[in-house]
Amino acid sequence: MRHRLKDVAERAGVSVKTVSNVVNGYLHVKPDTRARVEEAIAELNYRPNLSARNLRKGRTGVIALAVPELDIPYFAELARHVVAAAADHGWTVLIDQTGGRREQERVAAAGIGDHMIDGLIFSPLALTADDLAALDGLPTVLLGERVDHGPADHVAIDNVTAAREMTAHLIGLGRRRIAAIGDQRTPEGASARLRLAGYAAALADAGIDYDERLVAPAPVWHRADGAAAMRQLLASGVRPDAVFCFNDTLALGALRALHEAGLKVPDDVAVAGFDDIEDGRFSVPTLTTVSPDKEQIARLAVELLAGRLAGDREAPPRELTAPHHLTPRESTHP
Amino acid sequence: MRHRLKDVAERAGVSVKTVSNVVNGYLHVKPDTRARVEEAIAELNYRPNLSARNLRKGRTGVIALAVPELDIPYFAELARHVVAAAADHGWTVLIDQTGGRREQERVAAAGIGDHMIDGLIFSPLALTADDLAALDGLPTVLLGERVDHGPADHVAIDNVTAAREMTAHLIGLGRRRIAAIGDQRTPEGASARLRLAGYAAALADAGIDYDERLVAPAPVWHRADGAAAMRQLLASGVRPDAVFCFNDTLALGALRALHEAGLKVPDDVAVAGFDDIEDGRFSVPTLTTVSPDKEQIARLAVELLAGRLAGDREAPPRELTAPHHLTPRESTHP
DNA sequence: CAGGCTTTCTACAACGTTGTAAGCAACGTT
DNA sequence: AACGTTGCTTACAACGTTGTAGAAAGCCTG
Repeated sequence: MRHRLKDVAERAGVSVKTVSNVVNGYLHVKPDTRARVEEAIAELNYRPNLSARNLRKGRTGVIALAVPELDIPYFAELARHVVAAAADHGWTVLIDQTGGRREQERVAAAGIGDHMIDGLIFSPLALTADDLAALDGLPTVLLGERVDHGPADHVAIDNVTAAREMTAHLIGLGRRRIAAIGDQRTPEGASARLRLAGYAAALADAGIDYDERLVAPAPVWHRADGAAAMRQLLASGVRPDAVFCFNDTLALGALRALHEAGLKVPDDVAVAGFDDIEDGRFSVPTLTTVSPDKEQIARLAVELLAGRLAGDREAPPRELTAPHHLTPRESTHP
Repeated sequence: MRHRLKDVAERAGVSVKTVSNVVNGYLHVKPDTRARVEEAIAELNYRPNLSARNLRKGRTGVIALAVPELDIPYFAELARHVVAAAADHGWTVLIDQTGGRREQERVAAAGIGDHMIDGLIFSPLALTADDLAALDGLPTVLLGERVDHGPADHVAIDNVTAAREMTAHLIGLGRRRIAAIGDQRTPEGASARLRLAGYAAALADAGIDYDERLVAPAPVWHRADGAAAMRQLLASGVRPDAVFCFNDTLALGALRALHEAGLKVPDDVAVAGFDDIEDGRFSVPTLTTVSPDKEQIARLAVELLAGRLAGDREAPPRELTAPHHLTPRESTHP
């Protein structure tokens, strides 16, 4: 029971184009013609066929958001903000879950629904700049650190500064044996590299030696990895009095491992995370963290995309930095 | 630099339709013609325009998933499974976030991208059966409890049984003063009603009186609401020795409030949740919960939709029940 | 060798929409 | 009276694709 412009036109006794004009808010339509058409639209419950409209206009009104995993809270929260920001522009968001796998990300990069989307906001893990080149004209905004001088617009927070501030916060509490969890030496580990650099810089600022035994790798940044890394640190005999985890889920895992080891947080070991996910506000203890302004990240990304779509397709790639701040909570405050 | 069938056809020296046939895997194409066409496709990096294809075929290959909030872990995890199950059918999933607001849900129900999607998997909070009637032919599968005898296919777990089992589990630990958190008397609170019914049934089974003072309402089921409800229960002077929270985020909030009140879990108060979200596996203490088989829910939903799309549009609505089980963890085990 | 089948390919129309150009009144200006 | 302007409406073509119908050529069957 789907109706077309033609059905409405016949019912209202006007041409198809006049109905189209009414639907699109064209000005020069006589009030009583408009009324008749609107009545017919209501009676038939007419709604435009977007595929046809898109075909005609070359625009779909849909943008895609590609993230590694939806059930990683950071991405879920980010997705929420992107959907909200896109709604302000009248766009629908198609959310794609890449799993961080390179193949799947290439599919996303290749344009998902091919011509089905006007633009792409992309938080890649495994993708290279070359893969992105394959986007071939699809306006794209990158989030996160993976491809930081790629061919596309880019939004991120200043990871080095944020990590440096957090480490300095721990030092300010009097801690000196500060561990770091989340090191990654793979090409995908750009965030890890930046955060590690900030950590090292803060140690240097305070004249504390960088001790490699205090730096624990974590191939993925899930809770289980944080717990495993923490256990390993404890087992190795190095006795940290603080841990800076490169994201909140790692930190929540570390909290869990410390609890199992009978250590008190923050008395024995202070713990800090990164991302400010909802969970950290209700954990026991609540989690000190770096709070990226996710709403701002989403808004900037959508606006960059809007700019591209509005015309300046050929402008050079822009790099925007979103604000962040430190959120001290119980895990570092007695 | 987007090319069309016509461009490929010219390059390969064949008709547009022959290229279409190659693209669609039509059988009767001479091998060397096919090769020439494929070469041209590769050279031009041709990809079909889905809007045009959809217009022609009346199908889009996109289904929508509408959930209240993406950053509620249960929905994020569910979304992940739906995306995976849909991928097996070659579908892309458009994820829509309704915010649980009736207006927004109506928009979702009205077909989101209007003609842009082939079907809808919908987890409504605020919607009535009448609103759903407005779907007007769009194949739809409902998740959750809101409209349990509506006009559409429906997948859910047996909430009453699950809640009864969990309450029985608490009784089996020797607890007698078992509180419930998450009561809702609003029309949206169908899940709450079912879970409360299961709770009451288990108490009756064990010959324990139902005490209204032990039942705490929670208008929304976020962590903050769970914490608030728990604080209020404690302040009211009723001294529960166990709490059954109607979902995991409520339970995590309750854990937090108990911690603040200096009560030990599970020694002083046992805590149980519902949903088995990832967070509950790493909380301190880990959270006993009802585990709905989310993967199965997603798979059943997608398959119901597939059935409708394959033809039997007029079949009566089906009600499927997905399995669940109890997952005991530290919050009820010493 | 006529008739029919198969293989390979093509022309055309149609899906539902909107931009363009143009038509037709009614009005005001010279 | 002739002309331009403005307001409203319409016919037509086009967006890129695929289904239908059918043409052309080759092959088999009797």
